[in-house]
Amino acid sequence: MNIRRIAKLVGTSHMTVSRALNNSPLVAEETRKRVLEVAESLGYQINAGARGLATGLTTTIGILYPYHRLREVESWYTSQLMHDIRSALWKHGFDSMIAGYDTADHNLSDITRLMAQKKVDGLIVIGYEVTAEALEALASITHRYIAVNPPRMPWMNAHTGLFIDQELGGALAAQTLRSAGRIRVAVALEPTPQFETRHTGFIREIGDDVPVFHLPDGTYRAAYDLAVERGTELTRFDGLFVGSDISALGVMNGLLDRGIRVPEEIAIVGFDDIEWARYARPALTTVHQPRREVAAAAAERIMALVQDAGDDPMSTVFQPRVIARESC
Amino acid sequence: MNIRRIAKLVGTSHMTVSRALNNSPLVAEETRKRVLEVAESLGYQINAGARGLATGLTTTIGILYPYHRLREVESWYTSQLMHDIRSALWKHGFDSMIAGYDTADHNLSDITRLMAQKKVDGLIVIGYEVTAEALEALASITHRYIAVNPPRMPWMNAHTGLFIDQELGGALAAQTLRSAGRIRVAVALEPTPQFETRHTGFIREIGDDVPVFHLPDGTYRAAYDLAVERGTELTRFDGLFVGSDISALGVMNGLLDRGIRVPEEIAIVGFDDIEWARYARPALTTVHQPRREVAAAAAERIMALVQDAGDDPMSTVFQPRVIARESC
DNA sequence: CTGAAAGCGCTTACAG
DNA sequence: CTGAAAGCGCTTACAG
Repeated sequence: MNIRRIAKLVGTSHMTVSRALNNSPLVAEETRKRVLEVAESLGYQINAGARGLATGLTTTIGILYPYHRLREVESWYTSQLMHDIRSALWKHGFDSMIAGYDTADHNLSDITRLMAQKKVDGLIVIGYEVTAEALEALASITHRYIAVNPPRMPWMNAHTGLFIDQELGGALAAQTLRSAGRIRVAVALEPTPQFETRHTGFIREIGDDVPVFHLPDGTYRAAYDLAVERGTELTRFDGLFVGSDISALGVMNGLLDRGIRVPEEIAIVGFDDIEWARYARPALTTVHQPRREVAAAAAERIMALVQDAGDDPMSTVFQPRVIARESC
Repeated sequence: MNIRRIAKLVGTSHMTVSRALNNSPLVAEETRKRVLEVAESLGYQINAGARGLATGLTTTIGILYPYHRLREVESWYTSQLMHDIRSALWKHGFDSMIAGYDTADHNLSDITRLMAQKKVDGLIVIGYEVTAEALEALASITHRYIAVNPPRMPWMNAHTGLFIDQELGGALAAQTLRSAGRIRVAVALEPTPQFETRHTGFIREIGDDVPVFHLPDGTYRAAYDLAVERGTELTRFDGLFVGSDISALGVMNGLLDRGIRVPEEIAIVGFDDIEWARYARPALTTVHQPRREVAAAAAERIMALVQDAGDDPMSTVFQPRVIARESC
């Protein structure tokens, strides 16, 4: 089924059909009506590849998230954020193509491929793992991309980014522990730059003589094991900032299973505000990242770039905020 | 950048370039080498739309999940399943396009659109909400689709499906409660057909005089509220089967917050085995749905269909199993 | 308001 | 082993 067949049935040319289908004003009202009727009755759908070849546009946006060596497990927060972005794009009439990227091996084809192959009109790159060289590679072939939650580095000035103020988040966590009267505090962090930034904010607020517990990775399991194995050590502190909710919940359960009470003996503050933070017992006090707002802004920004409106690099910073629950 | 430009640089025709790029044996080894060098140095990537227009193939698979009116919230189980399928497809070299579908309004364009527009080579339709008319509409335009976890209805014989035995799952839940010595049992269910099937298996095993608590929807909140509001009523029972983990965790927390002990006063069995079932306190005993296996099978099955191997409708049934933890 | 021509960047089929 | 022709299904640009 194609526009030539419809043209034949209606008794016009395929060009007129194309115009009618695209709501061009250059079609007689009656012609348009007949074309639409026939197209409808045949269940006609445009061939996206052909339209894309002619126009250069595909009506789909790529969403890239950090994966493979960067993170063994898809983060729950990222997963929810992607879902929100997908919904937002869908409201704009765009499909979403989702793929993982990995900047750990300096192979940048993950990042550029979907654009270079013209599979998508624009790209939303999610994650703190994005690098200067990755975005430069992207910039060399298109301006239709944005980074969501990238690191706040000088090189990001050359790109459009939607930031969440990670450092402020860390500082808020520190304030929360202090307001709860916690004096002897420590932090537990995963070994990635994003957590360094949260840590920086934390010690900026509370001083840099804060002991650090290093989590081997971002899994619940690793955090749980840490708490179980080093529980006694942890009880020397009365407050703990854990760099992500999933780890915070692991630590909390580990402590609980060792009979250490939260928050009575040790208060815990997490980061992200994933759905499960609220369902845990005690419910987790955490730093909320405004993912709905970020998702909506990401969709709108990429739409603007696809429509060639305002392609100057532009930064937007979102503020995290504390959600006080039971763990601190 | 296109193959004509590469051809000019190499001093050959674009056809030879095309062949070299596609590993055709009909190219002199030296010619191929030069083509590949030049392509590499220019960072050439094929135009997917053009290739798709010529071959009819896009190297992308669509994944459809139930959304909109069908489910207000993307289910955590479905979300993880999609992630697993995406990973499996990626290993086969395919991109994934993700979209929601809604069969509640009998508008089937959600289901057929991606295939009809030739945006994807094949479609994986996830969910118990899929209908006979939806799959028939799909079948009328392609045979490259499979349904994952559809209802086990006679009409599914006409389609390829990957099933999880929901009824068996319900029966296993009943057995688990009985083995734990629970006599006065009840069930709490969401108002969707999938839960009816689980219910059917449950009462087949344990008798049909089992009271039903109706959850208004599939959210944690609704389940939590039910437990809080009708906690006294619930304590008349010593065992409860809740149709999904998210609801089970809601009920459990609601009971806990009312001071009702789980499993001492009332044992709880959930369904799905989402990640958080294990992290809850008490950890949730639940019916595990083998999503990794299902995801791998889905990817392999759709690959076979895309390669036109074995296009006869075919059913595969996966068995759920009980994961005994603390709540029962 | 309508249509014939040319082109988007590939591949298939055929001729050499 | 190589290349010219034709075509995939659209749209843009131009002529009427």
